[in-house]
Amino acid sequence: MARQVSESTIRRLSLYLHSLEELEGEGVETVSSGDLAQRGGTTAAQVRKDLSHFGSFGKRGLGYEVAELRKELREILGVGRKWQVGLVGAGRIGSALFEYGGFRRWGFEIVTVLDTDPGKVGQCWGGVEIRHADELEEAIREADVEMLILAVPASAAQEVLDRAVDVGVRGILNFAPTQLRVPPGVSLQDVNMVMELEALSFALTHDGEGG
Amino acid sequence: MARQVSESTIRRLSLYLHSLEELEGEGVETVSSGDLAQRGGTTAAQVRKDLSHFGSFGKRGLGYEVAELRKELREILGVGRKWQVGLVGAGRIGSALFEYGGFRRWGFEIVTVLDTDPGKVGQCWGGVEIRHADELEEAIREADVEMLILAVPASAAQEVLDRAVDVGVRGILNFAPTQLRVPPGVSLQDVNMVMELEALSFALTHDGEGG
DNA sequence: TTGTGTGAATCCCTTCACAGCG
DNA sequence: CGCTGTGAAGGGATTCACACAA
Repeated sequence: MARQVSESTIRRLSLYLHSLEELEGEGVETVSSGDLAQRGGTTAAQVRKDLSHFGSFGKRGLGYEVAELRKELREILGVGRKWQVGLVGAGRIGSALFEYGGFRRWGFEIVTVLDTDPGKVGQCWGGVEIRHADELEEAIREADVEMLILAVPASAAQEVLDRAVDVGVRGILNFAPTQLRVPPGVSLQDVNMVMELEALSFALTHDGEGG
Repeated sequence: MARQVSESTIRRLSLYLHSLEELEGEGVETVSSGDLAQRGGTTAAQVRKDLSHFGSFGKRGLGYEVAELRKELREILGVGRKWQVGLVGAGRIGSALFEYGGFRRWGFEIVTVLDTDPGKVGQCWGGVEIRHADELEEAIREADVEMLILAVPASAAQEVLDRAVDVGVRGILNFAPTQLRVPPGVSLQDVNMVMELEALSFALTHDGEGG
């Protein structure tokens, strides 16, 4: 079962999974690759090719069983379980992320929150006590954290990352607007809102030009 | 000057621009494609190829002048000006985005905020009054909004988008976890934090497998 | 000599087209 | 028939390699 698939394939698999959850909620029992494609903004062939990297989940002439394909996709994406997530940075973005219910609903539980602000350390957010970032290593070990959300200033991000990786964290979701370095075996996802707006700016600026 | 460049090229151009701003802050006057590549996590050839779509900005044997290339990139990305941005949704994510200073610093100014919550409408955020989402069209027209940040529930996103597009908005940054449809000529960027975590989940799950 | 700009080669992803199964 | 699964074809993007300019 191939694991060497592209970033874009993985992104699309997520989309398919989310579509399937919706479909299940609507009581739909079967989908074709064409249906899924439409919901995900892609093509039927693409859907089939994406899935083919991991197995054969459909029935020829019929399509895919929603419940079954959903289960398979959850397995493939590794979300058929809970993930313990740590959050570093209890500022604006950090608190917005913490209070966003979507993570928990999809199996990502924020089990520890860290910050350096003495005014925040000791506070409790829905049962999770904010600890001082100095205790990063203990917090990660005690809560079995496997992924870390970095919502700290750019200047602090690399140091926090390095320390977290040293105690076993292998997945980083970075909101700091800076290019971080990760050792091999560690995955990094960047979310940079300014860059998204710049992409819009580019599109709007060059819109209507050059045929 | 080619405008038909890939999403990834644009993303990298943003990265180069941000690196150049840093370099300028450090007082560096000249960079080579190799230097830029290292900062952006890419290759020297890639940097040169990316830039070549828009012109020749370097000097053979010397590299690029930081100040000049920065100016060119700002022009290319269309960020050599201010952009008027509207924000719909004054909840957790909306307020975090509003209070994030990075946007303004890069020329994206949030000039209007809209929400449906009567408890929020009428409040003032740093000089911007929160208006009721019913007044979307007027607000967009009055403030000359060209881009819209959607920080509303998934169920409301498409309707808000359609209304905004009807009054001329051509760029949408969407935080709602749903697949939106935009007419031709309108650009859409999605930010889906759950999907980012799922990408990490995939990587961690299949890490170390299959050589 | 150094490092850009760029055709050529390569690689990878998407799309096509159809055999095959229900 | 209808729709999947998949080799083959096609198209884009990255990498290579080198002519050229400072």
